[in-house]
Amino acid sequence: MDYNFREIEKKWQQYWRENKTFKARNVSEKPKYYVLDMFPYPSGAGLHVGHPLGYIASDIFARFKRLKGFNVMHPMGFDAYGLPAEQYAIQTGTHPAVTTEKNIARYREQLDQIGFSFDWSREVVTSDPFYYKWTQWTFIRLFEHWYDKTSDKARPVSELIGAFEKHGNDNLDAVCGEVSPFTAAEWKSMTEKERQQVLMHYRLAYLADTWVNWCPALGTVLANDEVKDGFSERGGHPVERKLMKQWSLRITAYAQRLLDRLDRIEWSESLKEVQRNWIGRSEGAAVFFRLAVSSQQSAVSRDELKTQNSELKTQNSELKTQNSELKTLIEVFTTRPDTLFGATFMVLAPEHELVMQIAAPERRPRVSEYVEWAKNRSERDRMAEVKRITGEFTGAYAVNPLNGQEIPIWVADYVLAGYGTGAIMAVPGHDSRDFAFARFFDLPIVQVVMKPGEEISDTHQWSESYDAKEGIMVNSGFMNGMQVKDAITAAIRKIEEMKAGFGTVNYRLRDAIFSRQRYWGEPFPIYYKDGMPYPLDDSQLPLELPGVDKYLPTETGEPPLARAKNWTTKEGYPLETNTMPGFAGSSGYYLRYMDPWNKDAYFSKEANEYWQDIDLYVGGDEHGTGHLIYARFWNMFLYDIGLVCCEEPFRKLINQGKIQGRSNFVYRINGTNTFVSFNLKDQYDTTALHVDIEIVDNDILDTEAFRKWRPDYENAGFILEDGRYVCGWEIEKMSKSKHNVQSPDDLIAKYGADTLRMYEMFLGPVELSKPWDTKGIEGVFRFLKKYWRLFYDENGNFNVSTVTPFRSELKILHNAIRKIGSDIERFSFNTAVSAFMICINELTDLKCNKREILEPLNILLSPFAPHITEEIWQQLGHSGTISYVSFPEFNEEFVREDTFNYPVSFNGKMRFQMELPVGVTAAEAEAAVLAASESQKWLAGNPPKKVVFVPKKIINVVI
RNA sequence: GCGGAUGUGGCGUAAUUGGUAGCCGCGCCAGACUUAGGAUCUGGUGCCGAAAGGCGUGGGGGUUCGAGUCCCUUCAUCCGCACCA
Repeated sequence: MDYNFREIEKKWQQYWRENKTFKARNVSEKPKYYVLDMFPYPSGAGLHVGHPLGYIASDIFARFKRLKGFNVMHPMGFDAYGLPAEQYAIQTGTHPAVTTEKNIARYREQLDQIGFSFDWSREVVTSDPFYYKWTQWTFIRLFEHWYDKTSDKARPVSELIGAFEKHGNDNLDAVCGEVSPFTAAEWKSMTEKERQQVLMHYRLAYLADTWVNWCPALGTVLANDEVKDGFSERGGHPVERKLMKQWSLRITAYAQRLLDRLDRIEWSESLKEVQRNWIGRSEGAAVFFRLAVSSQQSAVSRDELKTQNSELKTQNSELKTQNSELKTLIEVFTTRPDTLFGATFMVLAPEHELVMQIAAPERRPRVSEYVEWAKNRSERDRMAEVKRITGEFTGAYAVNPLNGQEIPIWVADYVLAGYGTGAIMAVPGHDSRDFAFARFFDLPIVQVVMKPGEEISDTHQWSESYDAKEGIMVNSGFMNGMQVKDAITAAIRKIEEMKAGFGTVNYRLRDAIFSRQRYWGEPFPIYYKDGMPYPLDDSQLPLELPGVDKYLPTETGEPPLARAKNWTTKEGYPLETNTMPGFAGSSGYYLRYMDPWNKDAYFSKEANEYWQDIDLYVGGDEHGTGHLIYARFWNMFLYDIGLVCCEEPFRKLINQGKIQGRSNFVYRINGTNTFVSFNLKDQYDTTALHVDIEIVDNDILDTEAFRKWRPDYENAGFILEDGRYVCGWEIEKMSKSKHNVQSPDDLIAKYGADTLRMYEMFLGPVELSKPWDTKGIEGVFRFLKKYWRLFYDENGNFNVSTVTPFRSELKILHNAIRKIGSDIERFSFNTAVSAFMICINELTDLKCNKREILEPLNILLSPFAPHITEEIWQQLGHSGTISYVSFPEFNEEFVREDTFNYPVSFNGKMRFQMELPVGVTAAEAEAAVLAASESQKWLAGNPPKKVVFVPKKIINVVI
């Protein structure tokens, strides 16, 4: 019998399905092992060969762990909410659920063909109400909690109310929005609505006016990680900035923990670095600059200032007193408080709330014009014109708290509203952006840091700022002569003494905007009463997505859900019309897999305590600033409220690389329908055109097929070289338009799933991106056929002997056991495949068909090629699946050697080899080498200066 | 600009972690079997050289008996962040 992969693979896939072979139980004596793949969004295009790469790696690992005696859970599901299905719905009117269901079926079919050991009984689909009930449930919990910095965890809002009733909001260290201080009495005198407004500043899921990334083409707001270079990641549409009332998640409360816990998890250094940068911690100081008296007089009115002033956020309780006095303070954040003496002006972001109020009356029109212009500039324009310096003087002055100097306050869009306080003290001498601004508007530049060993110089002569983080302070009063590092500490101490500021930490991380003005997402379990949002009762979950007549915003610009009939509670209160973003459902799906059938809870405590966390998570690194940070936050919150037992969900994470396409090109001579072969193309004026890789073999074009490929090529002419048309090639992204897509279905039809699995692993390390080389797959196919022939003779009869193996055969087997076992543990699947090839080549050379060798080998291979090994396992006389047998034990005994073939080198160059006993002494080895006839040529009669002998490594003769 | 990663045959890669550079596969070359070969099998294949031998891990320098591996420096490519104070 030949290796009939089609029949074998169908047979075993059916067997696994019927016998629920990979169903994991939540109770077991075995140790648990949870292997997870990032679940896919089921797109209409189906899978290409790049998608399963990570799934194959994790599947091999899952199967390996089963053989090693673990109770393995390896679930799969679908991230079903996504823009493509919705865009399609807008165009065609087809409900996104219909499209999604169809795509899921297609994905499922493709995945099944590859022979994954997924436990489909645990399948989670994010758009299924049975699942998203728990996404909504978690949202309500977020709404009902606030972040207490004292205990450094989330606590119920009910406790917060208790605290307010006792002490107002004093003595409370919470992560919150801008809240004025109030007493217990004041709290008690507030109306229900006022209380809700106050609480909203504390909730972990909160509604607030926020500057958002608004994408008009998609008609929705996007999260920061969904915007790339001013365009939407999905679809590539322009994105604008807009102030809108939005739900947000207070992920910033967790910034420090998200940063610190990175040290505890096994992720690649590069991915951790991406997260560190995204969180963007910087240490520095908050400094309060008083408005100069003259400026206060020019400002609108003292009353207005007072209001403004009392809303200023202070994080230091001592400062609160000062702040509520009648003085306008502008808070800036700086990482370099040491350079305070060099602050020669201040800059506010155009969106800064004080800009218009402090502007001098005569400057107000120009300031207002500038602010309008800057606010309406698109993200894209801002980015494209980073070098362009713009700004406007407000006419107001601020007082430097350290030296009493009055400095002009400017407004400029190089200061971002979203970072720090949206206001900076400009130190042009030591910050390149401030320097450029100062030069452009002719503002003074003062040197306050000096390079060690240099003199103070005239800043007028400077061509750039001195941005160094090291140096000696000058022109800085009490800090003169200090090192920068010490001066920072001294400056902070000083401003704290003066109550003009305090040391603090800032994060680049922003709260996650959680509303989308779209249809295809989880509805918020929220209704409005008196204009304030309230959560639905848990008993009313899930709040199911209603039907709508059109998947578009209403005529008045409300989100699509506003079209739904009776979109209210039973009592008639209106329900929220926004939906949740894509990352909502994927932030906690891995928890649901632990207990997906649970009707009464997200998951049971027992299930969570059994599975704990994910031992191995495999997915792409493009989720570094999105899913992987939201999910960590989500999990940390659930940890705080005692729902999950592990603070970090993904203990070990592997980023699989991408598989790039290998495109082929033909070269059309311009203005003709003639195509010239690759090596002759330089003689002509040509245009390179993508050609379908299906009609190219080994870079040789099938010219007949090419003529048939497209009507316009029917009469194409060719200029050949050596009678063939050679195509050019390039490595590019795999995409339909480049005609370089390899579908796994075609390859499985031609070579089988086992070959595809092994070839994808053979390409190179999983983490690396690499081009797909269609030709190479045949090497792996040959390998499996060769493997088959170890068990079957020339006549196709199963022929395995019970003869006792030779030592040489045992050595081959046990070397493979050791090598492959350790390779899998290290996720080095490419070297494992190559070790299999070596092993099979050697056994074929020995014509070994002995059961004692082949049976363990078959188990060894089963994680990689599950179908062929199941079949052979059965042929070997076993019943049932190979999936739960034991991984072969390595026995040192069989690989022990008596001699070692020493490379002998002269001055580090290997010249010949010499076989010596393993226990040889240095003196014996030296004598043997020097006596060898080959040595005479290299010694040329001279005695060696030295002989280095490293046991079982090398002998080096120095001459 | 900042951060991260990667540079080894024509191509994908390997190298027990400082010890024989190029394993395994593709491609290529030669041969066998065949009516045929885009099937199968066998052998060869880093570069230069007739050979002896020399040269070789992006470039330059260093440490070492010995460097793809460690150190310094430089270049290139890819990815992430980017007016982040």
